[in-house]
Amino acid sequence: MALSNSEIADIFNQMADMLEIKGENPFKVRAYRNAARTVQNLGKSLEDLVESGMDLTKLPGIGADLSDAIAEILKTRKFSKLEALKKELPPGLDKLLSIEGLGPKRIRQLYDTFGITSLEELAEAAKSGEIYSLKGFGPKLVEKILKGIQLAKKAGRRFRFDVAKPFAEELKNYLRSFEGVLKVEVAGSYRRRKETVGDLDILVVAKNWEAVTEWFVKYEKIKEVVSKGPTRSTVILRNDLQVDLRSVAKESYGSALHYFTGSKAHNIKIRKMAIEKGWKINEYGVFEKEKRLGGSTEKELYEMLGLHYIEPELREDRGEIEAALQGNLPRLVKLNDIRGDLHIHTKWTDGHATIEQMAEAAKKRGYDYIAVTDHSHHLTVAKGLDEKRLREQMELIDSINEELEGITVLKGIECDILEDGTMDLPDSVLKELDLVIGAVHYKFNFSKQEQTKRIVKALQNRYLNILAHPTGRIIGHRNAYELEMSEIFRVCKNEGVFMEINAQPERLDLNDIYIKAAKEDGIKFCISTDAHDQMSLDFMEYGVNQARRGWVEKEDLVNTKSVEELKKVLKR
DNA sequence: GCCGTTTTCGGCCCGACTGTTTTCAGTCG
Repeated sequence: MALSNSEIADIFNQMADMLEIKGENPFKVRAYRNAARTVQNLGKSLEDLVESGMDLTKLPGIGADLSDAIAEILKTRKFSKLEALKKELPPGLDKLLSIEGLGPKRIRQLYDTFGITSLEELAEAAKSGEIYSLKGFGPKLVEKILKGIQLAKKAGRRFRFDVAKPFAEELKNYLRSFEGVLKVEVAGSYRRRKETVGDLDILVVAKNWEAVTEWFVKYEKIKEVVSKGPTRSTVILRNDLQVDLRSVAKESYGSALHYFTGSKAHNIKIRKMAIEKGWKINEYGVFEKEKRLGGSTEKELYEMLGLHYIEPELREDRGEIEAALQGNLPRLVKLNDIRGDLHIHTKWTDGHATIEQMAEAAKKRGYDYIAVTDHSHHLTVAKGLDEKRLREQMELIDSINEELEGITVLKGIECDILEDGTMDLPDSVLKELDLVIGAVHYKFNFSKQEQTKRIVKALQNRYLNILAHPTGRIIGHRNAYELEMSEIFRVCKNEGVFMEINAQPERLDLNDIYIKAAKEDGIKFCISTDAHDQMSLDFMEYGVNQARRGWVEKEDLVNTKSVEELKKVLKR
């Protein structure tokens, strides 16, 4: 079987690392990184695109050479240029790039002089002191490298958004409490609401910058101050989360916020547009030569370039700049557009609250409806419902609805999709429910073909309304199972099945890239919390974040509809 | 290696901080 998009992106990134260490043209290096990003963000498998005869050079950052490279990699699972480079330079060298303070130049120096190719050899050279004979290697740098080697063992760690959030909010309040601080905003991938963040980028506007920096580094949860300058400082918190603080003057706030929000790819494109107009954009504003033209707000910055305002969640260079030019930006869904939660568990299976308690909690959040969707009996660990217990629950819900005011409880099930693609409960009971969610809870390791066939068969069941957590991934723990996503999208569209955007912060499944691709294929979605208790209803926020990153508008969702409209679209 | 309402060649985002230097290279975001 051919390689997946992310495996191909890995090859291009490896290629970029190796070329960088070799000292190749930095723009060639960038070209490989850009191509890797394009491939990673695609949402459709390159294998399918190539098979359908698409001209890959139509993709941004892919030219004739890289198009051939992709064809070669798909065919042979290898890239001959990378293999050739590995013969020239040992493949372990790219691992050294993860060490803070070590870039391509120094790694090359270490390799050429001492033949260092691994963390172990590097540590040895540093400890023995021979490393000092190299130009530019002083005691501070060596200390940093030694520390970096320790850290490398747990490197690459990113924090889930929901894990980072309390730290971000607390730091924001801490900084706001300092006298003279006018504005504080957490920028970076946090502001773009990415599912994971590598660090927190905090921007402040204050009367006295220096004093704010001093106040910042005194924050009690700081383990280490990495750097400290007048406008920029970096610290590590006790949980290893890195926080960068940057301060700017009030008139630069918009440009600085834009710059520090990113993404990098988005910023580069914006700056290029400015260059075409003979201007320069940096974190202080928009300039013509030395003259400052503007940039005190993000809106102003965009308008100067002839663009509509672009929401932070869209700033990934996935077409948002082109859409902003044409005035075609999506009107992104907002949390208060959501009128109900369609995936909820109760004490009947593995939930912790009663149906009434969940309904009351949902009503407090302003919802018009919820769907009770407990597990079906195949999921024995969750005390899944068989037909008999499900019918009892349906009767109970009828009577609860008679009592309840201001909220409707819909009768549903999260029905297991069995390994042959049949449903875990008979059609005779499924058809009596208001909605049926289909979910895969076992046999994650099927081949791509088997898994796709299994789910396609389930989607063709005329009573299935929603495909739950469609790829099964758990962030940082379990990869998505192998699926022909474009085939799944096609069948969902044909059969009128909605795709769930599961709002559990460790799931967020579908992810942003697939959401956007599915939307382009005409799929409708629901954002659901999969709540097992009242508090978890608040996960809706994370689902909305992910949906917004996938360009979802209110009209793309079914749980923004009134209960009457919803019931209509649930009839297949 | 990519890309083109100035270009098929000659560009490719921009600045801060550190450490080791005597004016700046390397790294980072």
